Amino acid sequence: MSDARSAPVYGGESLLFLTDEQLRQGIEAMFFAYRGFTADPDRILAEMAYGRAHHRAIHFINRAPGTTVNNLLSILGVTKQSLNRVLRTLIADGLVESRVGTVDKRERHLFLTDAGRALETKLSDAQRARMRAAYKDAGPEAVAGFKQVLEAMMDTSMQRAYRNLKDGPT
Amino acid sequence: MSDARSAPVYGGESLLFLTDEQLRQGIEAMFFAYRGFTADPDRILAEMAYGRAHHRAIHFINRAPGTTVNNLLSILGVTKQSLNRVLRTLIADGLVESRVGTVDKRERHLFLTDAGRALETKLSDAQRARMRAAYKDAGPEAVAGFKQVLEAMMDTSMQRAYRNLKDGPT
DNA sequence: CTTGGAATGTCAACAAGACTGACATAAACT
DNA sequence: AGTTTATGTCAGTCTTGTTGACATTCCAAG
Repeated sequence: MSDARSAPVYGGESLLFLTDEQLRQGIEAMFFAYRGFTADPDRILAEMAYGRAHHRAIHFINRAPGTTVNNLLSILGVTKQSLNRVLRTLIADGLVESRVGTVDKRERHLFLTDAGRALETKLSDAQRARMRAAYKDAGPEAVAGFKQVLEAMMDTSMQRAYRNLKDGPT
Repeated sequence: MSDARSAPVYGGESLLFLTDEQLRQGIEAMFFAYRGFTADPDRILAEMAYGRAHHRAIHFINRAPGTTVNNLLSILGVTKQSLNRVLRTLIADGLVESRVGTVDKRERHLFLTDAGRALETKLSDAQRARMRAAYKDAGPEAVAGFKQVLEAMMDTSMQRAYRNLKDGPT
């Protein structure tokens, strides 16, 4: 292995950012950052016998009100049994409403109730606060790079889902 | 709320990158990207009755050979009982070696065996391949921003752990 | 030197949340 | 009428987190 600390030579393309050491740093950064990312909502959820799975469902129902169970399934990437357990408790607790579809009555369309929206806001606020601090700390250009790398890291099917949510369905 | 799509006005500091919409995109990007981030090693692990917890232990033992259980605990952020179960199977399977400390016999120092190192390499290679593709796609400046935001997102105690691993202990 | 507390690690039992597989129902499609 | 699709449910398993109880070792105060 050559000395990774020697001065980068630009002029062509410097590929020093692709060394195993750089990649490893990125891997560890993802690990530690994801912990921070979930820490604040997790604390709130723990107080009310909910978990991260409930948060995810609430988040995406809020983002796409009226979404079907199947659609939510493909975004969350879990089995219907797993999602169903979560939805059942959320509906029982009056945070989510499930309405039978009008055009296709097999489908269930999911909505947050007022109570659901209240919890969503509480969780979002906590998560956004940390995100905002990180963004502010790093500055707009770092944020652009951050998103670019994350998007490139997704599975292609998830890139589609992500862009759909971001820009609205085409 | 004012129109988030009006043209950014620079000259002062544009704070448009701190809108709730921008933050929400970052949150969703983290969610989807983390799934991609873990997907490849997860597939390998599933074939051998191991899970993500085993991967994490192996990764950090490889990074800091001879580390104590307690030290590993603080990096991984789980309880000692949880870590112990994972370590027990790794030791039983001959991937990790646990040596009683020489100065303090209460401590166990952890090392990867040859087989452990082989698995570490296999998992790392899979994860790095995706990381490398993402880095390459996004370019060096994006990568710098990526790391900057992730670091700012960590809990301060984890920032310390991360920098220690990155630069070596001071 | 002894004794009690702190540090370290192990074992057991339990819970959340993922999974698979099987099956039921209703609606839509052919 | 028969098949496919969307959803929900029951049962069982696995991973990985938790707490509680306990053993061993170290160290420091009496």
